[in-house]
Amino acid sequence: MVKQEASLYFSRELLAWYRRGNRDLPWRRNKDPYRIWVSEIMLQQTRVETVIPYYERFMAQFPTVQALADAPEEEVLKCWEGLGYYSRARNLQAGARMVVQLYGGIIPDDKEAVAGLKGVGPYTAGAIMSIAFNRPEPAVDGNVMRVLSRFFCLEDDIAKPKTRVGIEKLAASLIPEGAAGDFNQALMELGALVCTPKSPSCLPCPVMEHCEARLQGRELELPVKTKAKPPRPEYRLAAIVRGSGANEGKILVRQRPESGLLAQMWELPHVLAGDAAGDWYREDAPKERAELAEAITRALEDEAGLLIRPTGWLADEEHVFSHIHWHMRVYEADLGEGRADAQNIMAAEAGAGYETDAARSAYRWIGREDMDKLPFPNLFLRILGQYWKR
DNA sequence: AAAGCGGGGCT
DNA sequence: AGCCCAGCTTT
Repeated sequence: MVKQEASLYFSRELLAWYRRGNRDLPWRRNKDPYRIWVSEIMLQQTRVETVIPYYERFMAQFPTVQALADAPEEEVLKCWEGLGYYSRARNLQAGARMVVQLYGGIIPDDKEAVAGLKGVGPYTAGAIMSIAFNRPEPAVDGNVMRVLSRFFCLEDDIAKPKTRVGIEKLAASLIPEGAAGDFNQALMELGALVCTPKSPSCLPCPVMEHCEARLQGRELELPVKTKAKPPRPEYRLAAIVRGSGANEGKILVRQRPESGLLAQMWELPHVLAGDAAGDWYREDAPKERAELAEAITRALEDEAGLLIRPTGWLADEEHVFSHIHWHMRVYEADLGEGRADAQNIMAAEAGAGYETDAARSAYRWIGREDMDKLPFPNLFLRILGQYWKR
């Protein structure tokens, strides 16, 4: 079978398979471009089952482009809390504000305009254009690269940007007349349900008969992909600082800088203690434990003008990002005496921000109920949940 | 081209 | 303990 014949077979059978039955997903209820847009942003690097509850909540709270554009950023981040890659949420809102300003709140049926929105790259632009407007644009994600690498036995490394560009051309050539939306979704649906990364279910696959990788018995070797570097370790010390007097029952939290890791999210104050296990201490070494308590006390005073008195160990928590592995040791602490010039404490009591030498840091005293308003990364949700549950 | 950027689920 | 997931942005 020559390649063009295989292509026609592939497109016809895959589309028919998808139309025989597909998953009933919340964003497939209609073709509202805003609903498609939100779903595609949430689905970046995130599984369908994880996204569904977030999607339902998000659409209920921000049902229109206008509603999202008008919302305070903190509310949007709170709605995204726990989903990860928080710049997606901030870029999505920036995109919504662009749509309001530039296009009167209507997402335009125009590839360049859509591709120009914040947070919308080649994949998402193609997905919106094809699914919402049925335009014949490719939408190449990890699923599509895997499926096409196998069916056509392509050996290019899918981790390389150049490979995606090539597969986009191929994917575009496969789109059946007038069926771009269904076909692109069919490709991804096959990758998610049948042509899976680890153990693909070839027998029920609608295009198995002419799958080149399968015919050669190489479906487990493809696609070729260079593996990512493991996350580097970071050993960190955090403090739950208990308030007194007017702040009785509250603890001290701070907001992260507006760019970089976990941008604009809230957290417990913490400091980097080292990058090797040798910087850590052993549970059975009281002397080293005291030195660690001393270390975080010094560091927080230097970095934030906070004088604390650690009173005991609370928890050890691991948290793995794509590129960093945090080992976090959490102490409980009281505020120390004799630092009336601790500007951060006064700023926190006034509910205002404070500029440190290192970075802008806004400190705030919060009670348990205030957690429902501020967005925290999962690591700190776990720690705070444990603290307030005891 | 490479690195930064979350979190969870599966093998 | 890796590997992957309906990727985009910055350097």
